[in-house]
Amino acid sequence: MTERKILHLDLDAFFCSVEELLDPSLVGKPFVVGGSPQGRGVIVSASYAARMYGVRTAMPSGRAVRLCPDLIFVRRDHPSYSTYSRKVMNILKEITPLVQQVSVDEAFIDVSDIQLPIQSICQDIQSRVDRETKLPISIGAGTSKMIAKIANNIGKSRVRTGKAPRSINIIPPGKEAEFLAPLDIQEMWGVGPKTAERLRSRGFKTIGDIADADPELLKTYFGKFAEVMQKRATGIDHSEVHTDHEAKSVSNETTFKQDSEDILFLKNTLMRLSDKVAYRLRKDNQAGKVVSIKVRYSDFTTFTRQKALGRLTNVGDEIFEHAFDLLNKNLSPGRPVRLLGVGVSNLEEPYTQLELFDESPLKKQELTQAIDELKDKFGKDVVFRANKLKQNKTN
DNA sequence: TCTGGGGTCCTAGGACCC
DNA sequence: TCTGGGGTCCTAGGACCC
Repeated sequence: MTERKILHLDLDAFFCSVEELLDPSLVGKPFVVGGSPQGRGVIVSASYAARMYGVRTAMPSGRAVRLCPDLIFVRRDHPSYSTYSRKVMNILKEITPLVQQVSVDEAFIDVSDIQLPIQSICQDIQSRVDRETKLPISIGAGTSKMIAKIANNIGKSRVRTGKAPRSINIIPPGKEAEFLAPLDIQEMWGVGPKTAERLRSRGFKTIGDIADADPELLKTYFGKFAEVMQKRATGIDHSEVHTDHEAKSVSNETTFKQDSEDILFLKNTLMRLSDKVAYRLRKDNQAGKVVSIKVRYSDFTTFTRQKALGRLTNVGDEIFEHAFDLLNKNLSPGRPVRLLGVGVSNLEEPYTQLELFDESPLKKQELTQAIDELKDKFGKDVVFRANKLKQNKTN
């Protein structure tokens, strides 16, 4: 068996890099994409100049401003990010069909069959992405997805210049364990803050500590996960680059500008979210069997409730009906709500259009289709419900 | 200046059936 | 009357990732 050659590619500060292309006056400045510090926003992407101040992704915007008072806030422009993302992914797909897109700005590719030195494959991709999109991209390479991904993270983190790293970090075959051993446990795949804390409290500091641990002892601490963890710590990862990706669930949630216990407001929000989810399902030619809601109170305690329908749906009214039922049955009165979410899971491709609208009149199907066409043409906000209109007027 | 939004996977308990 | 497992589906929560 020959060694696999896997690359992990990650666009540097992707949203910020796109914003710099759209508005070159931002280049080199400390700026972020994310919610305004007046509201309840967090940082979604921070420019490398902003990172020099300690500003980080997922940090509350207010805290970011305290770290960097001159921080510039830019609103999100998802359509542009999608366009640039597609351009980059298409370049990768021209190099090999074995592309696994992980998120808008990240992908694994399997280049085992390309008979070139790995260094030149990486350099070619990086300069081609730069030439065709002007976007900085960093690459990690190794014999598995895990090694490529961790290599990329480490490669990027070594560059602290206030500019995009555009790093390339290659781990040669056979050097995996050696590469991993000195790294902090939280660099491991599947080890987040909680598991890292549990590991630290038992004296594990580096990935090497986990590799060297007594398997039985590790098992008493972490159960089934111990074996996987120890294999990974020694550099073993056989997971493949998956080119087919099917969504398992679709959801939308929103955090209010102000907490609310107004049931009418909550009901309208639930309806809007249900319509959004339903529209996205229909766009993907999907329908789901399970409807769920998510509620977060002002003290941040959060609960979810779900219900199996026993049939498929991608109709807003139907999703809303079940979502509202779940809300009614589970909401504690008098507790202000901060966040509301609606989701649909157990997705399948609906067999026929008619079954979708099971027992509902054909007219309704025609109406939904007409509305979808309007939304496609004029944007998602062009069609909204009459009762929402009423509420907006009275408020 | 508290803490977004969209996901995936895993665990564990209870119901129900054989 | 008491007492088993195994399998599957459903539900809730938690950890993790970008």
